[in-house]
Amino acid sequence: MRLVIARCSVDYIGRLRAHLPLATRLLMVKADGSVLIHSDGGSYKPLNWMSPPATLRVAEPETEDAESGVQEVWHVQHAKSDDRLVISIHEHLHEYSHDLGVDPGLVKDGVEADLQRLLAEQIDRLGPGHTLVRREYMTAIGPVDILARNADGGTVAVELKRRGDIDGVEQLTRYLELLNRDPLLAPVKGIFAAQQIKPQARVLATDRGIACLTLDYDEMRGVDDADSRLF
Amino acid sequence: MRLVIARCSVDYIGRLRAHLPLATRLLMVKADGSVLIHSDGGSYKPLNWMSPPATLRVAEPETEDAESGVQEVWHVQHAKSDDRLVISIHEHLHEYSHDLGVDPGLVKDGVEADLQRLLAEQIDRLGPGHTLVRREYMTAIGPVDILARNADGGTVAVELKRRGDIDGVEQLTRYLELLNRDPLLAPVKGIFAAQQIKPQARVLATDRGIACLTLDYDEMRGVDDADSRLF
DNA sequence: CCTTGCATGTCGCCC
DNA sequence: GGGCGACGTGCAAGG
Repeated sequence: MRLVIARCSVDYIGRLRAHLPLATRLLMVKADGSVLIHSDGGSYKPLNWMSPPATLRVAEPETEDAESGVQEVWHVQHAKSDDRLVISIHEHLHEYSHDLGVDPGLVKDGVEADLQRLLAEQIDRLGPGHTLVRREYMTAIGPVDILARNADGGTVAVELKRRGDIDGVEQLTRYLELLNRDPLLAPVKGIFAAQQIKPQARVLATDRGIACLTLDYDEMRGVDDADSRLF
Repeated sequence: MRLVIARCSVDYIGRLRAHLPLATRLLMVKADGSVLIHSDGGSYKPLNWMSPPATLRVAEPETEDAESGVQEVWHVQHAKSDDRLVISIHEHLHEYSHDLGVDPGLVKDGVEADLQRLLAEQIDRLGPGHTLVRREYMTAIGPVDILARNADGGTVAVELKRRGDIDGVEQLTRYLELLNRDPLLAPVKGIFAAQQIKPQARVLATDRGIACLTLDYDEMRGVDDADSRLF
């Protein structure tokens, strides 16, 4: 990894055009050729960047640019598209390189899979008398998060989200359309379950006869912990 | 901005839990307290991070950690939530600080808003005789990008995307469904306009009686520039 | 301040 | 390589 602090201006031309006026920034060149341009604020997203794989070519400035103070020009070219980044360096303030090696990578714990497991274990949160058929019920267009039966023996399809928005309702609608073509399952009711459900999603779901269920993750985990304590 | 190259392990606890095993990485501490942990590959997303505003507290390692080689522990605490990052530093390999100042920020050209403005100005690209009703026409389920009338006085709803995908067609379909319930507007025709339209999206749109329109942004901007030159 | 929808989204999975 | 779904999504604009 190569780190450069420089006064520079930057132009990106590719999926759109973007320009950064002259200022002091951090340029990070990674081993795979990707380049990140960071300021001293904002979140983790750089001001501008080039995704890997890319190649960096350093050139002398055009006469006009040289006269306006450009010392060197970095041409960063994406290997597979015609996206490119042009970095005009006016002043080189610091330079450092270090070989970091390959990273062992991130280990995550506690994502949506947990919510799904908890709801499957506490299936009566769908309503009294519900029984679990199975999680990740496969269909031709993808897996239904949870398939269950209600007290009357009717089939219920559950789409589970951490944050419930319109896309999730569309997703569940597609599943319901498909499942309702199966005479062994039809009629299939839909339940849209999420920790938080956006108003527009709730309107759309209700309009389509899909029930909404807000889940309290902490409460569900609490029940799970209480269950675990029995062993 | 403070840059540190260090052998470290990292733990994040907040909306989920995540762990990075011991390896050599770049730690970037920004002026607003945010921290980024980068490896020498991947795209612009760090392996782990803390968003601003946050505070960094450096502590001595617990006895047990010290015995396993930890020299110092960074506690990065988010100011508004209880998200936190714990960075256990085993070896400090490089350190550099530089005040970058405030960045003037990125200037973008070619995002959806630009495309929408140009299409509204050049509304006859929808076909001869079209007139603009308004941009961002509000409905209960969200704003229709452009509402227009065609030569026959019929209403036309336009969904605009930089890249036309299936979900864009779904979005327009929802708007059309809703708009067609309004007797003052019905029947409403749909036009799916994008710089690039994916084959599957085109098929779906056509199947639903929605017209597809491919937009040439450079050409549209060229017309705009030509107009501007008149003044 | 909260909600909403775009993003050069990125990332990982499966086909 | 494309489609699909999740993300600690981030981010800005608008009510």
